[in-house]
Amino acid sequence: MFFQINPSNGIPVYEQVSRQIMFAVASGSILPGEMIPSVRELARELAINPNTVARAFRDLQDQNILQTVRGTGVAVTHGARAKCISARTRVIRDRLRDVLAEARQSQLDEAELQAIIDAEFENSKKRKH
Amino acid sequence: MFFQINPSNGIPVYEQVSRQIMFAVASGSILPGEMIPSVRELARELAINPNTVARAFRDLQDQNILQTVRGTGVAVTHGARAKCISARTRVIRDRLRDVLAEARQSQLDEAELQAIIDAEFENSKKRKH
DNA sequence: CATACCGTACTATCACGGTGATACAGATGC
DNA sequence: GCATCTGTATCACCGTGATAGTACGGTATG
Repeated sequence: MFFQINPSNGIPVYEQVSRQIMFAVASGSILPGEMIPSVRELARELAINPNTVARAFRDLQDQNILQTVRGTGVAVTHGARAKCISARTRVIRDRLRDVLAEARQSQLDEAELQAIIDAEFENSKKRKH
Repeated sequence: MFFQINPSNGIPVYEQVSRQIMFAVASGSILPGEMIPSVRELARELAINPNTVARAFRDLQDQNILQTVRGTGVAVTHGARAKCISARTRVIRDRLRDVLAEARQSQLDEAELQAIIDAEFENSKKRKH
């Protein structure tokens, strides 16, 4: 797997894991029906605890995004793609909404906020790889 | 005081309090030299624990934004305004940067991201009061 | 059958944010 | 002087996120 965890992010690690798996499904990096790394392997790769990974898997299983077969491994369900795409948009939009709400509430000047948004958006484009 | 607390925000309550005081100073809602509500009063207003407010005050005191006098109350220092203005910009920009980084990392389509940003920015304008 | 891997389920432990309660020292106003 | 406000400090407690270790049942492969 190809993503990284930020332990001091405010966002719980198990949630970062489940999110990034969702994102990978949404973008097509993981295809429905495909198997994903085991709890223990993913925990080793991300240098986090297997329990934390297991919890992320359990959450995704509850959302019918992952399907686990005891003794075999974990696979992405066939209905997962659409769910992950809409969930991805929702997550991004919600987080963006929070930031903008805080910006509004801070009485930051309208034009200045617009300038920050534009600058950071351009910046993030450059950092895209 | 005029701000509200979101207990289930991921952001610690004591940090929300200190932030919003900073924002109020930055925007001129509280002027340097002015007294702010006491620990107990603010705790009562926000329906949170006095210890939590005290911690926010202590943090701001460590940054030389607040000046406390035992037995009297808490006042905004005279150098606070500039500090708060730059801190506000930094906070907003950092949070925005986090969201954009996550959006990039999710492989969300460039145009779609742009559309979400525009839509939410317009939305937040309307919700401004 | 034996081994190795898989997911799952516990129990214990720790750090941190938050609450609740209490106590103390300094300042103010009557 | 005394009551009452102020900030400060300390204690115990709880919930949650995370770690660590162990154990159990199912599956695949030899």
